[in-house]
Amino acid sequence: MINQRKIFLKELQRIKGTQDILPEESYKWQFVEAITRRVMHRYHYLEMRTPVFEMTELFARGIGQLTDIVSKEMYTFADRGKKSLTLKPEMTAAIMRAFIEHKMYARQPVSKFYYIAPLFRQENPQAGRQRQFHQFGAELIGSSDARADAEIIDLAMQIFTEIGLNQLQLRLNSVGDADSRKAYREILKDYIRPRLDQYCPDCQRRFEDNPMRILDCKVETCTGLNQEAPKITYHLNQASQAHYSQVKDQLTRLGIPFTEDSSLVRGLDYYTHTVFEVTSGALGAQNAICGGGRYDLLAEELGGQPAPAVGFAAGMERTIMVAEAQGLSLGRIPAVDVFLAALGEQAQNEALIWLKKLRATGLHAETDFQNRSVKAQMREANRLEARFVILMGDNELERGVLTIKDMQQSSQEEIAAADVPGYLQQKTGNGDDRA
RNA sequence: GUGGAUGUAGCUCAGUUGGUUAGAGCAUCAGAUUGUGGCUCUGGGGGUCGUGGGUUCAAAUCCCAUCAUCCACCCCA
Repeated sequence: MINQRKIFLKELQRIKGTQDILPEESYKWQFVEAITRRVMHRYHYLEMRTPVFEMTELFARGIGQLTDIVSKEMYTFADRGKKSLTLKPEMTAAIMRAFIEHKMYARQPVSKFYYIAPLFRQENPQAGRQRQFHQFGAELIGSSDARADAEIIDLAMQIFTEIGLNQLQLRLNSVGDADSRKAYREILKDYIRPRLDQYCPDCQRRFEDNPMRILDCKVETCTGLNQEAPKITYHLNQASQAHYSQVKDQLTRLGIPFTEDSSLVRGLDYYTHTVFEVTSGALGAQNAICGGGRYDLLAEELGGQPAPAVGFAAGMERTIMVAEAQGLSLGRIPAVDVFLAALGEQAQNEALIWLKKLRATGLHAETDFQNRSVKAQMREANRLEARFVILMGDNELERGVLTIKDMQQSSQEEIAAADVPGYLQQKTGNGDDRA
């Protein structure tokens, strides 16, 4: 046995960056998920579930070969047929794949989906970052209208609001369409080139592959150098310019405050036009709770018909972290309405059928499974904060009654056995299936 | 992949310049009350001190390695 324990400790622990969500935590997840679904449905986004793994090629093409996610963070493995598969590192590419595969563009011009899903990235864990993490998000496919961008942002903010989060910052930027981006890229490189040697090694490496990411660098000397860098928003072509100002106009009409931030460059290659991020000061270094934007080129990139689209993704773990930092209560562990204390062999034989009867009325009913003393069972009932205890012993069984103790009042009375379910249902309010 | 901090009971933590049976609070179980919870009191169970090696008469304590966790970098939700 000692050896077994040793083996367990050394080899069978959960893997780095993963988490067991125990009952004392899972009810919070259920609470956040319930709000998410409720709001999504109200905005008429419908759920899409896709497999946890996909062809590796989907993400390589969708997210971009040069991104960190694809180049070093994916969980990739070969199946028996030697196909290269990958655990989803993000949801958008998977949703778009399903959208194309099921020819959903042919059903209606605009499709709206939401998801709540586990995702996998092989990074080193830290506050707010796990290797298996969870996101909820939404995608609106088929519209290039600025109102679609605005609805997506509104939807994300609405969910946070209904959860009760406050003091979130919404940062907004536009990375333009493909033409704007290409032109700006050269303008930016022209600015950086003469002072490239002053930038940090990471930025020097980014210069050729992804110069726009240099704007997002947090190294002090780099942020200093970037102060004077040309801003993309001044170098957008007319169409991009117009879209961006329409989005801002729509957000203003919706009363959603935002900050323009020309350094906001998201890490996935598929973004065009609008990009945004929602951050909270309540988090650590990983302060983004939600990110998103428009991705008009992704459908084509994946071999589908062109389809403009916009979406957001929010971190479940981070959302819950912010909520807890704010002291919000996120639901509660289901209460026990009635605890059945069975005394003696005969009563124990009756216990399960009685529980079943009570549960059928919607009551949350629990009993003891250890043949313990009345005292121990009462203690257990108290620990569970049971509202009522049914005492069932030979005494009661002989006379066809049950003793019902009200744990709050510390009073008890005998009730005819047949009347007990109705009696308790009435006493506890209704005995429906709450929480 | 890199850096820093931390690993002692289920949890939160004490443990002196190395010294003999490693402690506390909470939790848990039982008793005080042989069919009655909370409060109180009494008692019990539960630790190869992360793991492996080294130094020493003697290691939770010192040294080395290793693993894990946390935080940070990179990047992202």
